Amino acid sequence: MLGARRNPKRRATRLRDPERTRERLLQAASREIYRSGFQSASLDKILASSGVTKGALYYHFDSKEALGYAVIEEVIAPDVHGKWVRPFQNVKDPIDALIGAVQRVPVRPADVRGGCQLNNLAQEMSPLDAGFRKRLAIIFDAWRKAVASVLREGQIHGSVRRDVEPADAAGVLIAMVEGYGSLAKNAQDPKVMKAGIRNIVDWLRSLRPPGNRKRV
Amino acid sequence: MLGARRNPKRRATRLRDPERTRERLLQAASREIYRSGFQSASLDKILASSGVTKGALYYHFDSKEALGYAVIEEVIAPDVHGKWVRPFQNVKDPIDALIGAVQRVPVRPADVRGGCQLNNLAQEMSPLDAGFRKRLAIIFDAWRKAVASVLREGQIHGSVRRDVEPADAAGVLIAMVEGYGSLAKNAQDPKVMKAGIRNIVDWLRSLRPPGNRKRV
DNA sequence: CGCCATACATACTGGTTGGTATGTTGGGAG
DNA sequence: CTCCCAACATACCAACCAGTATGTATGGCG
Repeated sequence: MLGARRNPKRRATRLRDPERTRERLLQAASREIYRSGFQSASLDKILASSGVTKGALYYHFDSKEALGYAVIEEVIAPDVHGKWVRPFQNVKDPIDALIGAVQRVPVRPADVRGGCQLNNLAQEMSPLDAGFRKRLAIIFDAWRKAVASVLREGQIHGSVRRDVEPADAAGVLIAMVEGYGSLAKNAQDPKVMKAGIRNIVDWLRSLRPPGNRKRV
Repeated sequence: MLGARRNPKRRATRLRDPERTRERLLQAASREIYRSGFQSASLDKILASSGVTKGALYYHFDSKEALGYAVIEEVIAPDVHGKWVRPFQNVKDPIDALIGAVQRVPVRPADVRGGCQLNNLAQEMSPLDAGFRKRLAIIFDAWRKAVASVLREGQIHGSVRRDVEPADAAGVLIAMVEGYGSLAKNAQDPKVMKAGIRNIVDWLRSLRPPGNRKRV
């Protein structure tokens, strides 16, 4: 709550901008955590990379843990929301929307090599820290619910097979996205991710009703 | 190569058994790495947990890295081989064999919470250390090849659909196993893994030729 | 019996870690 | 103009880290 400062008539301040300092810290922490994991991301490196001093960090955050929590809530959660929840609000063809989202998964070498921010942190911290686990689980839940919900809508409008269980299918989709992400990350090869995306898209197409298969 | 000692006529020695010391180190290292990841697994904890001293450790291994490599080659690789390669040699029904392997994925709370040793290490270390990456990639490759090979055999004998691309299907299987493992690990809930196994099994059944569907 | 390499055990080091204690500064309220 | 507190900056700390230097016991061989 320290950083949430009331600011009625704020003008462009250069120096001494606490919100900007906080944001720089979050971004630098996110980068370092992405690179080496939370436990191995040293505060000194985060500070060097952000150009912020230790005093400023501990003014804005109580601990390294608190900084990690903030990265989840203020960096990772909005990112996942923008990619896997917002795109499914008010769509005409759910399967097309899902295929679009899958095909928008980044396949640049740097992205493939680094893996998925959400999955990275979940794998590392879920068994070690309940605070991390709960915050990450909220994101996974929102993802799964958004996919299941758009599939259900598709079933109502006839563009998704009725024998598909939306919750199960959403689980399969997420498991495949994260699973292929893992394989591609280990192989350090964008081709693996591209092949995975093709397979996921094929599977998504199989969710359409038999008579309703669109042109491939 | 230090630990590979010629031992023509070895009798049961109690103390001073270098092979046993080495094995205790590998097991303790494997446990600690499983718990907190390689980077955060401290040598002091490994030593305390194994009852071995630092001198003994550095007699058997050149560095922490070398110890990690040995864990991959001598603990993880044989484990994966026993679960995902050996069971597919000389099988009658490939799909049954694959279903069996999937259903044998451990779902006890401790296993689900800890995740998959192979995937854990791959996620953490592949982008950071080529030595880890290569050794882990060898294991993933063997896994994929074993699955693809058994599927190809099934196609020859008519128990697997001809339109299935074995290499692709093997990738899908592994991605789903690892993906669901990740989701279950984050949820810290065996139910998630059990549901995943059911979905994977359903998908495996769909690989049978249409007329050849066994009794469910 | 004596020797000596193997297989350890113990004590220590320089560097890094997250965290703290204390000093400083800028800008808005009065 | 002045005071005060938010927003930092700097210096420091104990704990821990991987790794090393050096000492020592054992058991097989001659």
